[in-house]
Amino acid sequence: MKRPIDGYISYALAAAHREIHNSLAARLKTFGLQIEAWRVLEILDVFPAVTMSDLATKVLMNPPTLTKLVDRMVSDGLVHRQIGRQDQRQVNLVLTDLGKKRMAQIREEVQDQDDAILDAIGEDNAEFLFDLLRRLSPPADAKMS
Amino acid sequence: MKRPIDGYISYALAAAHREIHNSLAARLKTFGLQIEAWRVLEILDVFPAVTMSDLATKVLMNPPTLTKLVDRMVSDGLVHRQIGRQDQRQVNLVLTDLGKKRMAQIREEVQDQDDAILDAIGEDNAEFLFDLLRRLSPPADAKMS
DNA sequence: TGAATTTACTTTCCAAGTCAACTAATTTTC
DNA sequence: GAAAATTAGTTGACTTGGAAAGTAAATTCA
Repeated sequence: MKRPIDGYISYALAAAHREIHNSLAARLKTFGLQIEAWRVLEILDVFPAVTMSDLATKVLMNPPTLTKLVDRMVSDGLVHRQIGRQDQRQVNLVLTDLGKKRMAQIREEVQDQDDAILDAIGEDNAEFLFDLLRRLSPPADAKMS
Repeated sequence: MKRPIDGYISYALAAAHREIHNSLAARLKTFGLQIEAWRVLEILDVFPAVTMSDLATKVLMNPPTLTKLVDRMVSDGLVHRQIGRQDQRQVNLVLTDLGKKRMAQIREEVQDQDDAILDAIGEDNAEFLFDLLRRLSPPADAKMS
């Protein structure tokens, strides 16, 4: 039978995501950086030796899309490529000074937005929301954070 | 200070969205239809006289993107355009028989996936999740459903 | 060890999305 | 009531994304 479209979890999730994504993208636009590029910087800060494929998973992108984003980030001087020492097929990215600087600036913005959301829904609810969202995300081993 | 990236609501939301979106897209691929096209069909069924701009809002797309999607849907024979009677700038879309048929088929798929999610997280939790997601979506009047 | 396979990443080609400008119909304002 | 402003939708130039094929290094295995 028929349901109103906003009664689907997939729709509600898409709507919320769109809202948050757009508002964050607008903030980062000032810095001329897209959200995914920020994620790359952030992940590199924590996992300096990550490979392209792992990075793709972590930043929620497909590998070819990531390759192209990295191309742009290289020409913007945010990172550079370094061929893997033990396995020459692998590529490791290295943050430049500019990359580190941008990351720090932008982290502020992202945290601001996140804090805003957090207190729009309340700390306790946020915990619960995280828990539910995690259950919807890759059932994988996700050895992150 | 630094947080793990999966500690951001915006990231958790993006991850969950990506997962759900990809799995639904894969289901609909069998029918050669993208998720947004399904939303269009679904909305038209409930609001037959909706304008392009209203439709764009409801299906979570920007107007130019919607125009192009509708172009494709017209050439696929799912809908056709009809100029507004009272306001000739407006466009109303009309479902074709094929469009109605596809909608019914696909509705099944979408509901299957939604039901799967629903019992993965539990009915009660789902209610709560809806509530939280709605708080993140457009603060607007949203006179839908 | 060397041919066959697998793996890591990139390229290519094409589809889809975006921003800003455009056309045409309606409203407003004077 | 006609010029100016607003609104609805589309178009065009450009950017980004995606599936599948391509390249080259590493691994398997016979």
